[in-house]
Amino acid sequence: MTATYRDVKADILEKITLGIWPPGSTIPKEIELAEIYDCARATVNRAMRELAEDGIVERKRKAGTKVRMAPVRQARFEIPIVRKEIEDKGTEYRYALVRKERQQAPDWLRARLRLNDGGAVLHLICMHYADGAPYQYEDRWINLDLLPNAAEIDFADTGPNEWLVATIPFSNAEISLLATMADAELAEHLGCSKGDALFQAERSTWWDGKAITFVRLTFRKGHRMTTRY
Amino acid sequence: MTATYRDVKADILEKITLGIWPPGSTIPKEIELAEIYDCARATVNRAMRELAEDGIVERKRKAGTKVRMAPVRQARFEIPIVRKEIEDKGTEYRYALVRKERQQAPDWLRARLRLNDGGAVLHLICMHYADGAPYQYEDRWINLDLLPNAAEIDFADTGPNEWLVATIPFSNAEISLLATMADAELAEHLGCSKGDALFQAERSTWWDGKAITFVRLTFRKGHRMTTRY
DNA sequence: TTTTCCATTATGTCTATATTTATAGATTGA
DNA sequence: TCAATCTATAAATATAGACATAATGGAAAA
Repeated sequence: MTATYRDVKADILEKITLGIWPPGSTIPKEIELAEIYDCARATVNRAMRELAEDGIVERKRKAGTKVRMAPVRQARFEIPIVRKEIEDKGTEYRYALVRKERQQAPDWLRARLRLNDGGAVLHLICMHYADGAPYQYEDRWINLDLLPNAAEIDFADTGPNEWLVATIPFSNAEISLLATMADAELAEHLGCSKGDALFQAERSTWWDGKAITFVRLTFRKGHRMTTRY
Repeated sequence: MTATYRDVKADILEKITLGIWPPGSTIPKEIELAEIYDCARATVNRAMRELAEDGIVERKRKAGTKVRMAPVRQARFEIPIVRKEIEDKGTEYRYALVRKERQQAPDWLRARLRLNDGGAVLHLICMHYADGAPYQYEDRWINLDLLPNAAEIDFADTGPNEWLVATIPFSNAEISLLATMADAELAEHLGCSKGDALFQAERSTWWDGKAITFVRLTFRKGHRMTTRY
């Protein structure tokens, strides 16, 4: 009989969507809601906290809880490992190392990774295929000052991404999504025409404030990143 | 002295990042952690629940909590209202209605919005400018069967998005991000060349299972969507 | 009048305990 | 041997009560 936090959350959400509590209005305080739904304040609190996390309401101590004027629409995109992404679609995954080269970090990379001291980096070009067709072109740079043993790894069989996630369990990252025009190299590897519009993701990764890796992932022509919310 | 759920979360996360609890390993059960940190089980529970929400650990009843082999990296992108996005950058926002037309829903739109009965739609083309320069081209379709009063609105001064969020407080949506080549129309409005690679977002929106609107947003050349996690 | 300070108050968090629920693993039966 | 069923267990959720924290609005002081 007594309401669960899900019930409370659902009911409040319904009141908001139906316009009973319009944007900008103040929702009754937790104690009152606890009485209304005949549950503990902690239960109401959890429901309200989740609604706040979802960007539907805004909470402030003393001020109370208000329905957001414009709900902060935030889409969550999962960034899976390519192999998993391909295999989850039921297609066969294949990986190939195109190029591997040890070199000094170019200026643009130093800026991107906020590196002060110019260091050695490992530059890798890899391809990922789904059912034999090109799926993703990976242009990766690994900071050898931080991960010197990366130079010893032979990335012929498994991609650098898989090695990295196994080596550095968790890290901070910055992702950018953008559109780019295919140059000759991309066109050749991804099997499209030069000048085609391609979807690209760039990711810079740090661990404990130190730059680990920068990667530019270019997807095959027509790729979409989709999510629901 | 006793640990807060933040302390517990931070400490567990540190143990994971330092490799003390490597991917795949099982974390001590909640009761044990509560003893270790000298706090209540609910405090540990909140810390662990958040770690699970963040995709760092995986929890299962009876089986315990395990460190994920590959942390599910999920990036959250906020989808703000264009006006807010532009104004938050400190640039001046300007809006213009390019075209407004009532028509029958074309087949591709019916498929996209999962409409059974062919209905009337309002087709709008709008432009959003930042400091006078083209910023975003909006190609919007509004379901007039569900929102008949949309036909009466004069979208000359404010964009349809702002009217929609004010009219429908909350809704479900599906977003796709992709790259596209500029056609003549896009090139002209966005001030770029035909064939340029442009970043595009498509959003379909439903309320209570009924399609409200479909919008295709094309950003100016070079636009990036960026987030940290 | 303006600024500083404080009481009030709503949310944030924690504790200790209880109940519910899912499930891994053991047991049982065909 | 294999599937159905049971059982012990760990997480999931709920609760009452308490204290912590931050922000508001007004009172007091300059």
